Amino acid sequence: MPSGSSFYVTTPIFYVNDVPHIGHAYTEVAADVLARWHRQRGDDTWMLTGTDEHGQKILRTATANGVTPQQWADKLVAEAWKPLLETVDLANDDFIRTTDERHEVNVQKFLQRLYDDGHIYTGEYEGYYCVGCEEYKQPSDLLPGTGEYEGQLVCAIHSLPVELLKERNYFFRMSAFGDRLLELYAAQPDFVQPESARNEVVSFVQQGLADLSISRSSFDWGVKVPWDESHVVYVWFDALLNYITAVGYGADEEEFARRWPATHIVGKDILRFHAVIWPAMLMAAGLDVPKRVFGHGWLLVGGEKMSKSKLTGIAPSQIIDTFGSDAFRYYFLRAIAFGQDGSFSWEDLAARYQAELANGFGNLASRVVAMVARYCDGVVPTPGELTDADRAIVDLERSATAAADKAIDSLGIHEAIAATWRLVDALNGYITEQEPWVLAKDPAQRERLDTVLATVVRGLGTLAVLLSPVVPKATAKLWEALGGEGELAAQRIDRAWEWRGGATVTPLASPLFPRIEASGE
RNA sequence: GGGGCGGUAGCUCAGCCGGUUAGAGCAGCGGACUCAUAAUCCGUCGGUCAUGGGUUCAAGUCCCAUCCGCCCUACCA
Repeated sequence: MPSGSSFYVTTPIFYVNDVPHIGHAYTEVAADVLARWHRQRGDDTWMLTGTDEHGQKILRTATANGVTPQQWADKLVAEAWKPLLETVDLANDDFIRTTDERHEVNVQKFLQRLYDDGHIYTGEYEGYYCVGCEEYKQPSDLLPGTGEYEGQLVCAIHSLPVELLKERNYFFRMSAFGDRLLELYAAQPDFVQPESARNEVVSFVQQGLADLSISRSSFDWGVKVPWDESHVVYVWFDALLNYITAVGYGADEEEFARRWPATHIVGKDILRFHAVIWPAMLMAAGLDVPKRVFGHGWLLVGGEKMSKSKLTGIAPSQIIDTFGSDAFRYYFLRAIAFGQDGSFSWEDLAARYQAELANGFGNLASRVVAMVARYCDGVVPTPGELTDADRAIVDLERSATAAADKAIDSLGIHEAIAATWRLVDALNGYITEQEPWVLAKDPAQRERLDTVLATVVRGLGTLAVLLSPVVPKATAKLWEALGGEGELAAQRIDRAWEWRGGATVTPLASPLFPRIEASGE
């Protein structure tokens, strides 16, 4: 991919009522790594995340807590969601809230346009509504209640009673877009990824699409429908629009043209909203559909998926307080094939931290820096003539860089890290084989020693550049120790081996990834 | 009820259109080495490839059935 092209990546916006868990953090971190990588490739990059704050459920919890929904959302954003971004060390460019004026005003513009163009009509809907899900449920999604809900129908997800509602509301003629969506999936096979997700979406659309109810009149916490203020916009319809309202839709056409379309990173549970409803909405409005929609897998804990709805799960801080944000980022992106479900366990996390970060990369940095200090007084030596072993390292710097960069193009984050790690392992092996501590004892081998150390310093700097998107804190420390020229985050990742360092190396004040003695839990 | 995915070494996973003794990482065991975070490097142990049939000269790899886990979707009520 040529540098300078636009790369706009989004995460779903968080439903503020949820409690942040590692599933949210996983999505954020994945998008963040992609964004950091593209920035370092010189692309015109923009990363967006934010919060979804409308809907009946939020209105109810706010009321129950004796505050307005806006106050409730403000509190959750300030106390839970913005801190989450800090915790996982996110470098997002923007944070949108669906209660932002820039969002609300332009949602109305979008809606008015669809209305004017005949994509919206008035209809009546009756069905069982689950407040927890914010949606009408099919009878098959319901179960007979037990215990205190004996005799009532309850939502299969929330185990809470559903309400029989009858509403006159507005409908989006989504059914009209089935064929165009199928054409899109056919013409652009990577529009929905991974393959398994795509197949499900295609078969769903092939069965025919129903129109979508997009307004509610039973409560008023939401964006007002512009031609009928007794209705508010259905939360999902409202929420999806954040991806364009955040980059200037309706307000700044130049910015919008620069950013849109986006790459959407979502959990596979909300794939349909992004791969069916959302492109249909955009088609109706005459806008470009997203560049692609990637549905990542679920985190499995003890073999079961963590559930946002049931509020189970592990808080990111439980992991990060012990292992740090770099380890969190590394672990989830390395251990789990992006797009597949992945098992999380404390044992696996601790094992990988130890084996790969502490003993692999961290220790490599320590031994290299220590040897330059010890054998060369900290002065980075000038290499002499290269042997085959030296050249193998130099070649690997390039081939690993190329492989990693290519993997990122297809959103293979775990592959990119694996490709990079070949260099970590090769450098550790190279040092052991070349035995610089033996060379150092023999003055006649001075040039050879210099060459070996120069080679490993060079390789280590290349690693710092390549791993910077994934483990930004540790690599920044390393970059400083190596006397890297310029900001690490500004180094061209697609030519990582071209980094320039200073004349001397400064010893690391502490290990990049210190051993962690206590077991994870 | 249909459709789909998965079940491969203790653990997490690779194994494209079927083809010699089924691979990796981690863990375990043995050795080497000392620059380094008791680290690194080398070697090694370890699998009836869920089960039962079938196709084939040859099957984790194709077909059928069964069991288990999961996902999508429908319907009866």
